Amino acid sequence: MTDYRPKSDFLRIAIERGYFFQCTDLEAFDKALCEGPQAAYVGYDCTADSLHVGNLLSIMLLRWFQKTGNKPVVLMGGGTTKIGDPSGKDETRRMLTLEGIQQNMQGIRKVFDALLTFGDGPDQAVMANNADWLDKLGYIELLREVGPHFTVNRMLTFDSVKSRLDREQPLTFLEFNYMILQAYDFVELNKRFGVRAQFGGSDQWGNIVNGIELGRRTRQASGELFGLTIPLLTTANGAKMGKSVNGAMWLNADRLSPFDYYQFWRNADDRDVERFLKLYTDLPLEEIAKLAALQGAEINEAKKRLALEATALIHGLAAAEQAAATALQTFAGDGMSANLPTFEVPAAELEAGIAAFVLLQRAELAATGGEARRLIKGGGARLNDQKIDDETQAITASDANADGLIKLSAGKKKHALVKLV
RNA sequence: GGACAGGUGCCCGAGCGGCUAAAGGGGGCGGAUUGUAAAUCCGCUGGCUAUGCCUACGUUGGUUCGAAUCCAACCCUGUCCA
Repeated sequence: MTDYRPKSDFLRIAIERGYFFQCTDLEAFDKALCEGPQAAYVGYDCTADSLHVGNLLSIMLLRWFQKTGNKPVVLMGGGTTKIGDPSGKDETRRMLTLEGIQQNMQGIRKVFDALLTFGDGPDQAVMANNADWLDKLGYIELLREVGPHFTVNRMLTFDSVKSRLDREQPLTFLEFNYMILQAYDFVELNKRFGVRAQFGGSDQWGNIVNGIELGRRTRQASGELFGLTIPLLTTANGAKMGKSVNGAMWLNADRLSPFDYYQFWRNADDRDVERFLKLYTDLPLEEIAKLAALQGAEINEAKKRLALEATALIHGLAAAEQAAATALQTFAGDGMSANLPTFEVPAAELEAGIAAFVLLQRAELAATGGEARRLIKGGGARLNDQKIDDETQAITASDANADGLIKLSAGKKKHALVKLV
């Protein structure tokens, strides 16, 4: 990818572990990093109340940035989310309400506490919200200040814009302005925190470069600004990173349980294990090399380690170990682990008997009655590990074990417990 | 403002008066196989306690025994023109 061998710890690690895609000026950035602590930022859209695995790569990079003595700045897109980033979207996203954005921001914040150390020191992270400055901008003032530095000709060549036009999809003027505001952010963060660099996915390259150029053209940025992008990650299967069984792999526990998060990593493709260990855990490279050398069925040991480490980073070691224990019981033991998702059902209701497909739905193993029925017809539903043959088979209190628990399964990997109360 | 093209299920996309809950593909789910992997093969993929009923092809009306399909108005998108 590059012949230059960086001297700074940060860039060396970023390249070794696979976070590096391209940099606007690798040598100069390296030199700056060697001179002393630097500040760099990543921006996050507030489109959902939790980040997901797709965002994790940039968070990990910030983590390494801090570990190597620098200052990460986490930028909440409280302002830019009101506009909506057109990158990678085929169509305009629905407009979020201001309250919604506010709530999402609260949710997103949580994950950073686990991965970064916040404070005022030169190597401590800070969080900013671009609504703090974008909200106050006057239209004419902004046009006069940054407008002259962007040509529409150039803006039209950016992928985010071009793909929409090529596909004859609408691109509103609102969205068209997104890149200008993101560029403005970079310069603003430079003024506020002395931020010198922006990291982001490779699809953000254009936006990042815009910020750098705006800083240079307005002569408002102190020192040269840098951009560094992370490869756009797909699984060995070519699927986008972070989608799986239950949809997006959320980082917040209230969106996705630590057990399901653990299972996501546990089920990684063989070919992804080494890459993921480097990217999503803190394990030293020598240890990763040993794990990656495992062949055949033994590679499962590496997957367990990956799942444990990755889960521990986000949810804490205790939760990760519990998830591992639950997985062991569920897949290797007698299958009745107490830590599976549990749903309470009044004993009186079960006395009368509840149809199998109804109970599956209640235990959230099927979204609709029809789905539950199909599951049973397809032979994928089990009651206490026994296949359910009849959709309307009544499940009663007599199906519960001594602890008043009934185990339901949908397929081999999704299980739930029904508890009599 | 004008001309033309278009709006179909999670996505792409066929259908162009009844045989249409809507071809085909993608995605997803389940089964077999296996290592909680991959690959392969098979089945399912609108809702409903369900041999039936209810919703659905941009919206609202209309024609017809019968409309995703024909007509009208409106809304939205794109391309070109002014």
